[in-house]
Amino acid sequence: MKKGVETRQRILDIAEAAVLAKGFAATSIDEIIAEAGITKSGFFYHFKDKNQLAREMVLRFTDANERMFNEVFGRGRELADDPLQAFLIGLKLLAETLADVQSKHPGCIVASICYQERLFDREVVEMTRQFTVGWTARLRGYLVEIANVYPATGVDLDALAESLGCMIDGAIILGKMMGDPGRVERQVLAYRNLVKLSFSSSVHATVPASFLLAAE
Amino acid sequence: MKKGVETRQRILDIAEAAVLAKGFAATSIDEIIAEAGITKSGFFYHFKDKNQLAREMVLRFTDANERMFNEVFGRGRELADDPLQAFLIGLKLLAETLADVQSKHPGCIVASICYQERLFDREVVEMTRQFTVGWTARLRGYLVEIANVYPATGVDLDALAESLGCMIDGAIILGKMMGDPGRVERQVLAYRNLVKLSFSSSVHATVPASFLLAAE
DNA sequence: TCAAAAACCGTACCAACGGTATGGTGAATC
DNA sequence: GATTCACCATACCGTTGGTACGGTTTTTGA
Repeated sequence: MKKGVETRQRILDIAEAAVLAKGFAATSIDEIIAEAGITKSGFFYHFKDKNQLAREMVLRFTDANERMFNEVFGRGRELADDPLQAFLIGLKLLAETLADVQSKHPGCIVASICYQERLFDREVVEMTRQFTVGWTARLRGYLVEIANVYPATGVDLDALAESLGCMIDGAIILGKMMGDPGRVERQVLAYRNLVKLSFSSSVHATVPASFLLAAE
Repeated sequence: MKKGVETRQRILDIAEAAVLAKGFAATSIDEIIAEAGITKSGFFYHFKDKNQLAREMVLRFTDANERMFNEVFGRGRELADDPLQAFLIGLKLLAETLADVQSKHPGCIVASICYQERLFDREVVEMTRQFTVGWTARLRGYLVEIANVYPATGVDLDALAESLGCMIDGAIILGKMMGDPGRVERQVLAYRNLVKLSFSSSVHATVPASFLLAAE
């Protein structure tokens, strides 16, 4: 009952690396079992089909990410009482952590699935959606907390909450395309700057609305 | 020599819609030819393989986008002399245009390819890369122009140039996942706000002459 | 220790898909 | 009026995801 878990884990390791490197469709089962040193029967003993493989890969990925977010933003909370400072620290740590992770296995399982929806069943897609919903809700929570201390007028908190995820996913794509995973870190820091600017109301006050809204 | 072009066009239309909806791998040739009302032989008469189909789809997509960018940012230039205002107008128009396009066929061919690299040959991947390089260079050009008028200290122009593309691609993913293409417009507007904030924070430090005149 | 369950292996097979090959045919074009 | 264009029909090939089923070894709980 223990060796089975280990083999399962090994299959998932190999599959994840392959999927991030070349997509789900281009990752054949034959290739996975060859690297894992098992047979096709062995594979299908653990996973009834490719969809279940996807399901467990998503679960693994989302769990790992959830832990990571708890880590960095929890650490931010530990190091600063002020919600804005805590969040900014969390973002800095997130940037560093992502830079490290992306340099090893560039890619996002969740994003890679969304562009190949029809390859997966409803359950897999729903899992990626739930993860995304949870992530944006978390971000929004942080921002609302900050907004209570630093009232920011004219800032769309929902859009701002979604921006980080967008910038990360976009940066991953950019990084993959350019062969430079470092873009992810830069974009997270760019987001950090956006948050700083959004909640520094003193700047808002010094600039007359007529000037900034001239282009509206 | 005319009917051939028309059929070719029809195949590309069908393929593009299918690829954006369910990914390149999940789009079978059988399915395309069924919808186009031709046979397999007919398909391979026009495209020697699936890679050439991809190549022409990318070309179509990038051309259309290039035209769109010229349109919106050109219009911005027409409506305002100030580079910042011109850019902000361009972004507003871009947001509207993208909202319209995405509501019809949500997705980005270039991004969809990057997560399935191995399905395509070098040429296709290189085309998407060149498009991305051109796009960020264009953005950077606009920002440098703006920075000449509104010196912004502590702003990473390269990162800021890349942010828009990241936010759009990320928002497309988010939109696809949530079934709401409207996210793209919101993120472009969020970027617009980021640009505004980035170049207004310098106003109190280094006040440009144009600002003093406008304030009077 | 021993039977049962878990963790596989081997082989054979199927349908779908991308792609090739070959030999046509009606229509447009030069 | 010959040639090229724009296809159609049929047959075939290799790969891949997946099924079926029976056999074997390894682990484990009683």
